[in-house]
Amino acid sequence: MKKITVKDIAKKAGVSVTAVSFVLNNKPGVSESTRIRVQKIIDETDFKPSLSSKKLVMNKSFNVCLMMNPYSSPFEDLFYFEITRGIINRSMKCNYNVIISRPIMAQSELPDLIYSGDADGIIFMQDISQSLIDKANKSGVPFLVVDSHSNNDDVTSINPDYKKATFDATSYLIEKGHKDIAIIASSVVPDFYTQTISGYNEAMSIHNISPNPDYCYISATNEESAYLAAKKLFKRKKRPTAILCTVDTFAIGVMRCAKDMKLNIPDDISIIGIDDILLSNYVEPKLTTIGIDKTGMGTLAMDMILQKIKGREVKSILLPMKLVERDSVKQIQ
Amino acid sequence: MKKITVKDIAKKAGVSVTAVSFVLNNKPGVSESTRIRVQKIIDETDFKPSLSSKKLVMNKSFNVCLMMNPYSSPFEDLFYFEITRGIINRSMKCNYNVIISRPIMAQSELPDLIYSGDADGIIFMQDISQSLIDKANKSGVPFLVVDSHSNNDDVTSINPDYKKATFDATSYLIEKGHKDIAIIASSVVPDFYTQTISGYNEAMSIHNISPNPDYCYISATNEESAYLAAKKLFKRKKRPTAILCTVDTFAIGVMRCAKDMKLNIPDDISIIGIDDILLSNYVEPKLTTIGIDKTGMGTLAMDMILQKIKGREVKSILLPMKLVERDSVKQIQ
DNA sequence: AAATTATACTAAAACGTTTTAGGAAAGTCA
DNA sequence: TGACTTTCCTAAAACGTTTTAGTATAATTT
Repeated sequence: MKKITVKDIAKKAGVSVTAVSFVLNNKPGVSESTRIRVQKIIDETDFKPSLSSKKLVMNKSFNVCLMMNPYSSPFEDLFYFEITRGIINRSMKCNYNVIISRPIMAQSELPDLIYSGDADGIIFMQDISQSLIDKANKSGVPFLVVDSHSNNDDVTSINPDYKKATFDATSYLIEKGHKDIAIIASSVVPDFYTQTISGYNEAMSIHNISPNPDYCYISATNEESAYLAAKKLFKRKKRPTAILCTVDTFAIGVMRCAKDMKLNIPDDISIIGIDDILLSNYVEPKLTTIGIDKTGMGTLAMDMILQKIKGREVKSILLPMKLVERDSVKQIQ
Repeated sequence: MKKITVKDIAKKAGVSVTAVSFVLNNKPGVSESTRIRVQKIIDETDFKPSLSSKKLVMNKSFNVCLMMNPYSSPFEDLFYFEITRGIINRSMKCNYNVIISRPIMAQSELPDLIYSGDADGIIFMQDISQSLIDKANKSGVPFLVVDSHSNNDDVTSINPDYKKATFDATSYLIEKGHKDIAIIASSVVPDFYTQTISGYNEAMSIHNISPNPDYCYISATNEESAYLAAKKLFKRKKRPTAILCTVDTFAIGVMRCAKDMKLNIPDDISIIGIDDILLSNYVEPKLTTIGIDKTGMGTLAMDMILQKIKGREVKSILLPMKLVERDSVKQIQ
């Protein structure tokens, strides 16, 4: 059973391959009658043109490469996978395929497929090293970064508005009567740290609350270090009434610590996070957090990379986050 | 900046394109000296051969298509995404790319890329409809199903040994002193229901315990219906001492129900699940369950589909699961 | 030394599309 | 009517590899 080609269709229909190509791609230059005749044969024979040859001649791959961070934890992966769902859904509507890969971290190198012309665009997930950015730039393949956590103007990126989110989280706590608010901020991406801290500061200053210098700028790098930070905090003579974590995973570490130290959430301590990871809705008590539409983010990412592939100018974008009120914050006073 | 081709390399090296192709693919037929000379030029120019043309001439795509179930919940997705990690890691070591897609469910149809020769093999995730199987068969593209939950001999599949897992879970409960063991079994895939029920039955009969017909064969389809089933169970005058859920998500629904009814886990009721989804380790109390190495499953899937692509016969495989002892089961008596 | 074999190399075909350049017939305008 | 468009169509080139078939030279065997 040999593969059917345009040639076969052309012969069957008594036309040139050009004509077949035209009807295949809905191009003008062929009369309605022959268009119908050819289409009928295409349908009857179940003919689908080979993508490889199309790619070769058009010098396009019709692929977008999704570059996952190889070091992310399963929960981060879940966050990004929700974005991925959006990307895939969108891709299927524009005849693009999504190839999932990861940078080869040992050498901080992009996978071969990028250099072999097997991707028309790259979507990087999560923060990305400068060296990788340089390589992507050099490759000539258009790219963007989703959730880079950074405001680097050199790369077009799609980010939740983390500064605003932190501002909102802080304001929410203040509305709930809290004044002694600690912040445990992720410092793995410096830019992200700066944004969140300044969001916190602005909200505090608007309400004329001066942050307690003892616990307003705690930095952490992962759930465990957040746990440890919380432990220190809880041992103080005067505890804060609320803790703002700039990442949900940290908040979950803090909750674990509170439980270990027999503190009740939210009666003894209020906790708020940022991200709204899936787990936050299942932890006990359910975590109040600032969330974002991850699938929508993916859809947007796909749309934007498609624009870039078409050669259009594309601007970085900052997405609004939204308070998800659950059970980990208590109204006080 | 025009793309470099083999022709350019050939000219620079003063050899034929054939020679260049030979060194590119480590084939014999070229002397050591010229091999080195050509390789040097390849390295200097950063030349990477175009994949499209290679694909065209070799009639291979070097892609494996990963077909995700479009209807799965985020938590199921997480389960499958852990498998995906294994698949991707493996793929990167054999110059294969992984395209993620989904069947077009409205028409129960495979995406175009399958018919356009853009995938050398397909890995289906989760249970798959007969109609899709038929289409995959007809397409001529080799495929296999990961976690089909079924023992359909017509398709090669990779499944955790769910019958054994249920047997083990039941045995474990019995060891812990339980006799009144209810089972809430997923019935969405009939074959899976049968397997789990028979695993349960065997373990019970070995220990000469006759299952209470009132609650030994409860079927459910999702977390919510598991919740409802548990509710009925908890309202009985004589409650079982333990509930075995054939899926972790059900167990989590049951836990939620127990809490709503002020029952303590595991003091009032023991609960065990199957799957070890990520959430199970974060729920309170942590869920005891029967788990499986998901990443390993992905690696295996990639290996097997590669074998199939090479034309080798590949047998379905049943993977052992392993007890993950946590805090939701209590020793009684 | 002749016959055979192994080695190093190459020209050209092939893969299956899209696109270009152009031709013939039909229609439109002056 | 003649000149110009438009419509419909096609042959052939192009995309960048791998592979086939074959040649010339060198090495080995008889």
